[in-house]
Amino acid sequence: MAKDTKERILAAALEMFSRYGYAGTNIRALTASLGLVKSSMYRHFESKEEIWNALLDEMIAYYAAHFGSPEHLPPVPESLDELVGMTMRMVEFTVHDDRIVKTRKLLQIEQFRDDRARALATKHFLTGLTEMFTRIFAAMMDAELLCRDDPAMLAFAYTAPISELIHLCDREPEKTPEAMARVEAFSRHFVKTYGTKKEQGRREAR
Amino acid sequence: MAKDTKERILAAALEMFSRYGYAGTNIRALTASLGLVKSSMYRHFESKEEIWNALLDEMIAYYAAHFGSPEHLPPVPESLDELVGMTMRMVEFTVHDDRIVKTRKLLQIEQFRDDRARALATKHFLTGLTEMFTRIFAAMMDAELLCRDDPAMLAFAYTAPISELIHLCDREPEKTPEAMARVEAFSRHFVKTYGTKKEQGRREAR
DNA sequence: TTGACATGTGACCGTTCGTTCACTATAATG
DNA sequence: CATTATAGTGAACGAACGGTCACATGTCAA
Repeated sequence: MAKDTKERILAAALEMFSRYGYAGTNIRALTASLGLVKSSMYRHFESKEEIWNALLDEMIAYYAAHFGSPEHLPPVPESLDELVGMTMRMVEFTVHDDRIVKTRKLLQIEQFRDDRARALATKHFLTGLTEMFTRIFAAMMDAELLCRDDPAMLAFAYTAPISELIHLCDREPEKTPEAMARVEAFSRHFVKTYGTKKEQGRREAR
Repeated sequence: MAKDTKERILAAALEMFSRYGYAGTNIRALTASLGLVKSSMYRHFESKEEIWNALLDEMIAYYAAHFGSPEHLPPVPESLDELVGMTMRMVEFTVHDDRIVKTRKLLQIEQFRDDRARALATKHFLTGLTEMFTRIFAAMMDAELLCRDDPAMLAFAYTAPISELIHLCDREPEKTPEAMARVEAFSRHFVKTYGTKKEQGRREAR
């Protein structure tokens, strides 16, 4: 019927692969969820593996387009409270955006089977956030909001615990409220530890 | 032949499940890796799923026996350097112990499919280490090695980044040396931030 | 109107899956 | 020594898998 069937198949593949894994997904169930029979799929993809490769292409392109380049850097916070607020907004977004949640789950499941998934997983879970906050923290040190320190080390110390809480939300969604509270508590603790004395005083003056 | 075939099957299952996942593993290949044919497996387990359940039982019991109770707490470090050293030894162990590495990989793959795997994953990746270091840090604060602070928050801030680096080792084993160096650098940075002034002085006096 | 192309279908293919079972070999037991 | 339990085998099973193909339908350009 529609010309967007190819995209609908990819969406269904992301849905099923992120639940059952590549090996645990069968094409009959996948196409049935779209109201098609399995043979219809082969009008759009040569094989199950080609779906997988196309999905990975898409995920890699999506990541590059949305988080890959420095131009997508969020504005550098102008206060410690703003850092906390920005962090909360980012985490709220990433744990509620359906596509990104499914992408992370898929990467968790397939990271040991496929080299491209492996590389993308490291970007998603580790280097991506760290590099982003390295730049932000360097700027905040210049602005004397954060104490002078190794910005990459602080970025890692800041983002890794948050990553772990995001994983918790993916794994046990019912714990999301608790996890969000912990993100905020951790973020506030972080700015209390590494914020400059000057900025700390300005905070409490409010 | 041997009476330990059941255990050998479980070991092979851990090996294959942690590589290809439950759905991606087939019994022919599993038993063949032990020099058996598939039907032999059914002398020891009723089904593939029973292997999975037995393996999970074993993993849960193993965790409880080795990390579950307070009696297995490592000795509380008596200096900041000792905290760094103890951390390094623990991480070295956990990223090189074959069984534990495979267990973590398996949990990463299956955490979204099985509720017991889900719960065990949270213990392995988050609460286990955090609770352990909450106790350690509380004791170190009493001993005036660490600044007075919320020990649970510090434990989380300490163990979560280390967890992320352990995951990196699991995912990309060739990066293990780099990851270990980052664990040590992070640990040293942590004690520099949260160690008491008194103890910092004692460190530099050496 | 006709032909070409894209999309979807149902029947079918060969393979692999998990599982069963009659049977054999071995070792322990009485 | 006969017996019984245990561990392993090879052939076979039905079901489910990924994949193919002749065919039906709809769309649109010539």
